[in-house]
Amino acid sequence: MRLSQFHLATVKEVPADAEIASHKLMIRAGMIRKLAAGLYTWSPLGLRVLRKVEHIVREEMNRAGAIEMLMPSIQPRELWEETGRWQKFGGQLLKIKDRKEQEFCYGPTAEEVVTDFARNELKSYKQLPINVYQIQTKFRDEIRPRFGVMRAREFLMKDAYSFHLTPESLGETYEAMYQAYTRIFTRLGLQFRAVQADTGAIGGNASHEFQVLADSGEDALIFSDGSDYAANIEKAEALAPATPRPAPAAALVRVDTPRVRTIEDVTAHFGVGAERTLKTLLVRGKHGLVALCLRGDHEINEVKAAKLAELPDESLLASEEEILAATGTRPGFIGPVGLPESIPVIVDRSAAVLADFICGGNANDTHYTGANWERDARITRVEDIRQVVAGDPSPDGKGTLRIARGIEVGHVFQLGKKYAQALDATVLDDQGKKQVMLMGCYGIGVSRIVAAAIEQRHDEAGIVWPEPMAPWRVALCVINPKNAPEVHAAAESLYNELTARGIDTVWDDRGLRPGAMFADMELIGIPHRVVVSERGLAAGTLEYRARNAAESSAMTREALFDLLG
RNA sequence: CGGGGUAUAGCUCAGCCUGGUAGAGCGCCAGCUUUGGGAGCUGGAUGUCGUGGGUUCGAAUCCCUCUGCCCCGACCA
Repeated sequence: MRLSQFHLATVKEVPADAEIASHKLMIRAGMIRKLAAGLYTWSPLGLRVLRKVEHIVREEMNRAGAIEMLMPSIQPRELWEETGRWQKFGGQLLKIKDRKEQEFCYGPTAEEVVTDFARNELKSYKQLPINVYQIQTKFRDEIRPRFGVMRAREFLMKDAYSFHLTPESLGETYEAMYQAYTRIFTRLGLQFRAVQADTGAIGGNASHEFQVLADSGEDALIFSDGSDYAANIEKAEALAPATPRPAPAAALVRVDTPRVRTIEDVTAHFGVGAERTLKTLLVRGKHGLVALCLRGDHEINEVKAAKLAELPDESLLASEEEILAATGTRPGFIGPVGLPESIPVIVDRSAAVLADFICGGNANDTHYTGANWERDARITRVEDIRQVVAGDPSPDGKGTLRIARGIEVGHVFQLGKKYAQALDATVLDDQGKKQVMLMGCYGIGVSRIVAAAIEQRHDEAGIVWPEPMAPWRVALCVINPKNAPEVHAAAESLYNELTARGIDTVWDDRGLRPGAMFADMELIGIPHRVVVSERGLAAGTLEYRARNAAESSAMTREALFDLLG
């Protein structure tokens, strides 16, 4: 590509709303332009990168036996009513009406459509298993779109869906997709990890997320230093402490504690560590309030809490009024001692082995010291409801846990019968009996990968693309070609040969000064730069510099071709 | 959805408090000079000051409405 024939539009200044490196750099490099909140135009430059990612994803999906198709992004309400997700998906579902006032949504995912396709197309177990996929624009009306294309409302996604007669078959395809994803992210040159994930609202059994490791990631990931255990923090189990609860040693004492409301206040006031204190959260359960007790230094894991029988899918903290009505005190002074019998007390495993702890007094401006379970406070049930922390033992019993941050770029699920059942997608088995199909689904955030890669690979000068994602592999820069016709001729000849060899090259023939040219090529992250100049011509060499190298080096044409393969 | 902020040139922003002819830098256009790390000089174009209303002789500026956008929060006991 001759750059003078392209549209490159780099900028020095960044809109004030760009916060993270990838967002800033994508704007500065001119890869994307914002149209509205969470809606972006991909410029010619950005699209080159997006297409490269898409190409690798497509190749590996095909290699893994998946079959490409394309479904509509506009989907009828009736289909979504069949699975109950018209309501359940909530505000993220963009709903629209046509001229006849018929309702549709812009698809945030395609389980409904693909299952409808499957129930019409698949009649026999002999057609199974089958794995179909598409690479298509999705829309989710995010509460807070941010970070550019990282969390956009409209985005490009690869979504695959497999159909099976048996769990074994589902397991095989799941494994094949897991391996395909591993190949995709490896080929893309990203540092990533597959972690166990919660199946969440989509449902199902096994689930793994593929996470690109980056400090700016929105997900917390848990790794064991003694095994290959890795999980999203939402999923990671906090084991029960190995040591049993000590016998009570202290007497229960009520202490006046005005203005001591937070765990921080309590530890400061009593001069003890937060791990000796208990915090009690009152949440709205299905039938009245529920108390959740945690050690003061631990945090609630909402995903785990939502699975408690007493709680709805999305639990909400009780309001100050509700708490006052139920306990007679304000938030900050709630504790398990003397709570009304009607409130179940769910105690976290770690909190359950505390003895002689400090907790709220269930009266304004008081706390208890020397509190003990059973003797002073009842336990309805002990559960794992907390977030794991660094240093916890690994759930597989090997090693201790560490925390890192990641960006979710892929997710594989075993859905089981959830959607097939709702939509009555069945085939006949070899006995001639109707069987509901089993399903798996497998997603990759294609556009998000672009941002995640930049997040992981950039420096002061700009983007440092992994070679397979770069808009071009080689940047050919010419110094002052106007002053010396032979310099221009040499550049043209080199460009022609590179192109003839199939090396994806951009020739910066815009006639800019060297500084501006180099700055642009570094900003847009081209992995290899070759400079043709009068100086080099005289010496019979070219000047080569890798994007991530500090210095340039002189080399011959032949050496350059060797290097670039 | 709650709280806060913001809206002025293509971009980043000043001007608003204290009402009186619309500004800077970058970018863009033209010319000259320059040519190995985002060049210099000269000249030039560009705005319904987000929308609608109100106050006023007069509103970018003060008041109200709506809308867009951004940030924070929605795990605190």
